[in-house]
Amino acid sequence: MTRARRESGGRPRRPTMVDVAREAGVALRTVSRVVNNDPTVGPEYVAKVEAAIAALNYRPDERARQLRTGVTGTIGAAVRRIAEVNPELAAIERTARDSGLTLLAASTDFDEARERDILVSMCRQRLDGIIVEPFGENHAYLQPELDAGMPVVAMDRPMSGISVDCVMSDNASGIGIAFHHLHQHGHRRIAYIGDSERVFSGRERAVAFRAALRAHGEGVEGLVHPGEITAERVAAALDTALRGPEPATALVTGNMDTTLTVLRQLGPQAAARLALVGFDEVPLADLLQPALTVVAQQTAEIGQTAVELLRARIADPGRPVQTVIVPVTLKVRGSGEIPA
Amino acid sequence: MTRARRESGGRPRRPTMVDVAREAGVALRTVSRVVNNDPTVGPEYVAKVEAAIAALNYRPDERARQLRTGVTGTIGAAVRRIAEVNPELAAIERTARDSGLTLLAASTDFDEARERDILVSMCRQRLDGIIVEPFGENHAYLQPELDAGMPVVAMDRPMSGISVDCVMSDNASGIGIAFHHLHQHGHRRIAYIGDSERVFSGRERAVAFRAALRAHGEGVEGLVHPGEITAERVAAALDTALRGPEPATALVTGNMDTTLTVLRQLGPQAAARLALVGFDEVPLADLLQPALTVVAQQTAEIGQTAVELLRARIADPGRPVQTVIVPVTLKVRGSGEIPA
DNA sequence: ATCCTTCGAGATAACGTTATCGCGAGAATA
DNA sequence: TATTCTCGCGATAACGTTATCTCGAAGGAT
Repeated sequence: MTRARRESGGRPRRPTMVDVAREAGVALRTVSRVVNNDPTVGPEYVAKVEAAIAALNYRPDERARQLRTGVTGTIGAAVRRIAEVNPELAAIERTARDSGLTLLAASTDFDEARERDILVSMCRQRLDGIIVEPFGENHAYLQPELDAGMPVVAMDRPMSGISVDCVMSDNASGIGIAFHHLHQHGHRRIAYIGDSERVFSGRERAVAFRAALRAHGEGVEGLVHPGEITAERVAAALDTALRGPEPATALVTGNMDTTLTVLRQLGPQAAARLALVGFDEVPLADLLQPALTVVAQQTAEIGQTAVELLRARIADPGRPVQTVIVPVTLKVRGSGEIPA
Repeated sequence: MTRARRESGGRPRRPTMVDVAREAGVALRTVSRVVNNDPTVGPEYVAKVEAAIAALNYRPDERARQLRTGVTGTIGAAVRRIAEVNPELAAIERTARDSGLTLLAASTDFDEARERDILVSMCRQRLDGIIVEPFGENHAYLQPELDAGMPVVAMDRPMSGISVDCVMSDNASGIGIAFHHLHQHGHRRIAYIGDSERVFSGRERAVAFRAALRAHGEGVEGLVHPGEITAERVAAALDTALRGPEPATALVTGNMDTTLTVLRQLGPQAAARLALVGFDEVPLADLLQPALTVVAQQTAEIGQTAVELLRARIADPGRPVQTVIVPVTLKVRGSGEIPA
């Protein structure tokens, strides 16, 4: 096996369909037909072409095919972090693969400018569609792309400034379930620490928690702590909630980062005494002591639905915009059943 | 903002450079120059073209550019799992971005056929290069692609059947460090449970562990347990190692999955008594009790090096093939310091 | 005043594929 | 036997961009 000829010191030139056609002694179009399994090609031609393909190690250039046909067979996913535990993304990849679609995933990395870069880049690549876990505040800049027919689906949060399909969890019910679970185990002073209300899900969850408190005739003061997830802020919130005349005996954490930060702040002894229900599944939740009771999002369902919504929009760009709310489930493991 | 005109019920047609040129009253080539910031264009032409671009909401088609220029500005990463904790992949993405490269990541999912599909697909897309965390046994089918100039770098494991650049951890030293650490804490009967010796890293680590035992004048029998990572197999290995006349007082686990399986099998009480050093960092290792002492791979270094090796090969396809061994570090957290 | 250079813009040919059209040969029909 | 139809393959034009070449105008030197 010898290195392919190079032209003027650069990369070696790869054989193209023209080369295969010449080698096989047939027309270019016939090679294309064979490559695409067109049944109207005679067996002897198929044999000749396949022999030439093998002899030259020809591989079709996907870029040229995409340019010509107009479709890429690829969808984009702009999520906060690839390479972190992300069951939605895993489900997206699985569903996309099952649909014969390639997935191009990129991390927005909690950076609004980067999110924009990624989305614009995906539009320039003319992907067949984009799933985005939106982070930025305003996505109106995507309106021209929507007008031009780019299918976009939002995941976990809606997008502001544009109207697109969306799939997300039932945040309000999840908080209600967590609260109710602790209430049933005898807790009356239940606190909440979660993400900033500037973030959509943080807002929804904090609002739902306040509503749950009021619905049970409890006051709100000193119990609801949305904000940035930093060790300092969480420590301060814990301090407010757990000390004082009427200390909370139970805690709901609004997302995974908050849950882990709280556990680290509390330390093992305090964590073993405080009733805790976390929003979001936590890796290794079963290995902690006590094992962690959480409100788990149906992440696989969310990812799969995102792809299905996207495919539906690709198939029919004119269909009405749709929002799918996916229910959440309580995973009882121990930490949420500590009595008051 | 009105929907772009559609042609015969299909997707709306996007404006092209030709449309912009017509709108601006300039030549096609001039639009291309403006889009590519060619400084030789007069300011009044730039203004006209930019106005036309804004008026039509023109976005260049990356596919056509790639076809014409021959480079995609994209590298592929075929790893076992995206959407799981994968610091190497995170480092690859970061390094690629800093180099102005787009990353196309896909999960081989521990499936040899799928790995092949992904790699072949990446070759068909004419990506600028591929980083692969190899899984399959034989990659000779990639030889034609290498001959055609496709740059490939292996990560974590070498590839068999072809000769490509590779970056991986110093497995032997890591096992030696783990063994030595436990030995220093007074342990004499130290067992090993790890991945199958059919897997490259599993083989390297098991071999290194046997060597460590012999170097310290210990016998090997009943102490070294490579194999599939299943609950049953690990339970049996634990049983053999920890019972009997000379039970092991310390354990080295060969990778993250083994570590977690061992912890789940032992349960909290037994885990708190057994000295344990794991190979590979474990998420939430600091929250476990006792916190987990591990031999951590320098994953960021590995991912970054992979991109750098790839870029070097892209720049000079003829350079000699290189293997980079990255040292590992011991993270002392508690589980490995339990005395005999 | 003429020539040569430079500079900026336009015409046109690629890149590697697929889609449209056409055409010749053989089969089917009158 | 002449005519139509079908079938299978080939020539050629796109797809949307960049690269090469050309060319006219302006400016400086002789």
